[in-house]
Order: sequence, then C-alpha cells, then structure tokens
Amino acid sequence: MRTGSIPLADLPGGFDLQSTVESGQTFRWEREGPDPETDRAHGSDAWYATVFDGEVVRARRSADALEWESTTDAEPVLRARLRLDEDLAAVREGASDDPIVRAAYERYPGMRLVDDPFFDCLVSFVCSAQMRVERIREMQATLRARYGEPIEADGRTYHAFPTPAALAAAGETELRECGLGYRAPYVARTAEMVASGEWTAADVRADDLETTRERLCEFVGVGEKVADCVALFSLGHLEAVPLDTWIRRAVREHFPACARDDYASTSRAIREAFGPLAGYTQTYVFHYLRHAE
DNA sequence: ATCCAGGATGTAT
DNA sequence: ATACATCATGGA
Repeated sequence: MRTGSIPLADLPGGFDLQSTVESGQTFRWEREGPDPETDRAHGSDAWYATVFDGEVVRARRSADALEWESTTDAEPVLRARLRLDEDLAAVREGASDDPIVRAAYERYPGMRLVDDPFFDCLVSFVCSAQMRVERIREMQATLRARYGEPIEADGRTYHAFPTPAALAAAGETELRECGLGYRAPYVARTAEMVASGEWTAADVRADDLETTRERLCEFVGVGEKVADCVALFSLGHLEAVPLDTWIRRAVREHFPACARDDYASTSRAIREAFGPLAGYTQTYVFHYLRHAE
C-alpha cells in the first residue's frame, strides 16, 4: 500500500473527513473502528475505507493533515471526490446570513460536498426513500458485500460498489433479501436501465438543473427529491436543494416566506434564499438539524 | 402497538 | 395537475 499526506493548510477552508462522509451525502465510506460519537477516547479521527475505480483508498484526518493509504496514488481521486480544492471559506462567505445557516456552518467546519460516482449515488438515493441515514448506509454495505467485486489489500478484503450489470442480474427477489423492501424493484429496474448503456452520467447531466432533474426522473424510483440529491452529490449541480422531511421542516420553521404549494417552486425559493451554492448550505443545515438543535 | 424514516408510484379525480 | 392509498423494514 502506498501512503501519502495532504496538509490541511493546503486545503482552502480546511477539511473534516468525518462530517463529510457521515452527513448523508455518500454511503460508500466504511468507518474502521468505533463510532466517534460514542467513543472519544482516541486522539485522532477514525480511518475510513472505500473503493474508487478498483483501487482501495483508506483515509483519516490527523491534527494537521489528511492521511491516506491506497493501492495507488490516491491524492488525485481524493481531491476530486471530496472536492478538496474548493475554497470552503468562500462557500461559507457566500452563504446566506440566517441564524440557522450560520450555526450549521459553525458546527461542522471543514465539511465538504462530495462528488460521488453516478451509479453508486443513484442507487443509494433510490434506496433512501423513507429510510434513516444509518440504514441506507447498512443497505449499501450489504449490496457491496454481496454483489461488489472483492479486492484484497493489506490482508483484508474490500468490496467495490456493484456494477449496474451485477445489480440487474441480482434481480428484485434477491434485492429484497438485502432488506431493500419495496425499493428492490426500483433498484433492479434502474440498474437494468444503466446497464443498457443508454443512460450515462454524461447523457443525463445538462447545464441547467431543471433539465437534469427531468432526465433523472426517468429512472424508476427517482422522483424530484432523489433527482436533486443525485444532481447535487454526483453531477455537480451545487445549486440543487433536495427537499426532504428535514429541509421541509426548516422551510416551515425558519423560512416560511419560501413555502410554496409544489416541490419545484419551493425548492427554487429556498435555493434563492440560500445563495448560489445553495446545495452546500442545504447539506450543512440537513446535517445540523439531524444532530444538533 | 403505533408511528416514523433524506419518497415514489399507481390510480382516481 | 392534484389528492390519496400503498409500498417493506427496523427501531423507538
């Protein structure tokens, strides 16, 4: 395994790995070791492991650096997938100056948006319907363990995220046995669509969010909310504001002037309230509401 | 037991 | 277009 270290001082606005990969944006990072929420006995942060393009990547944040260990040079993929080169200070500066927004940014300094692989993100959020974040994470771990390519590294076995063909071949019945419930046929049919090759990330992505959302809604199990999540966390639409139960509550309680009767106009209103990188603010507020307050 | 979780779909109006 | 019931599963 190769190792490397990226000084936090080189990352504009700093970086926090735990909040970035445990804030419900991505479900592909497995924490190695105890839950830092319940066990604060250790000095530095936990290691997290994932697989990108068949290469194992382990990472942790020490006091002054992002350390990594990988079967290849992981720095480029880490910089890209965790948006490490984005100026977080500028993002925070551009956010709206509302009390709850300010509190959320202050609570999780260094949290960044991810840029996840398209299919993984798509499947994860198809599974997310009426599911708690912790269970979505468990479901994705099950899918990787059962259908992902095993990769040996450092005496351990890691699993890549399953390919579209692998999930399509699994079929509805087996996917139900993974605990997906009524989402099993959604995942099976969406996997078939992607496996057919007619819906690539490049095909689905448009310059404007509205068009991208329309195309994403062609997938089975993808409505406006899930479409916004995929647009935000894997297609680079940083202006997207997914309206889930938590954000709807925030609109109701903190931004009543943005409340509209339908999804699209409410999302547009809160997007304008949050600023140009509204998706960043949405993710901070989501994570903040789900833990603090 | 009843309610809820990062909602979406099918059907009736 | 909009309203409504229904869809698994596990934890509180």
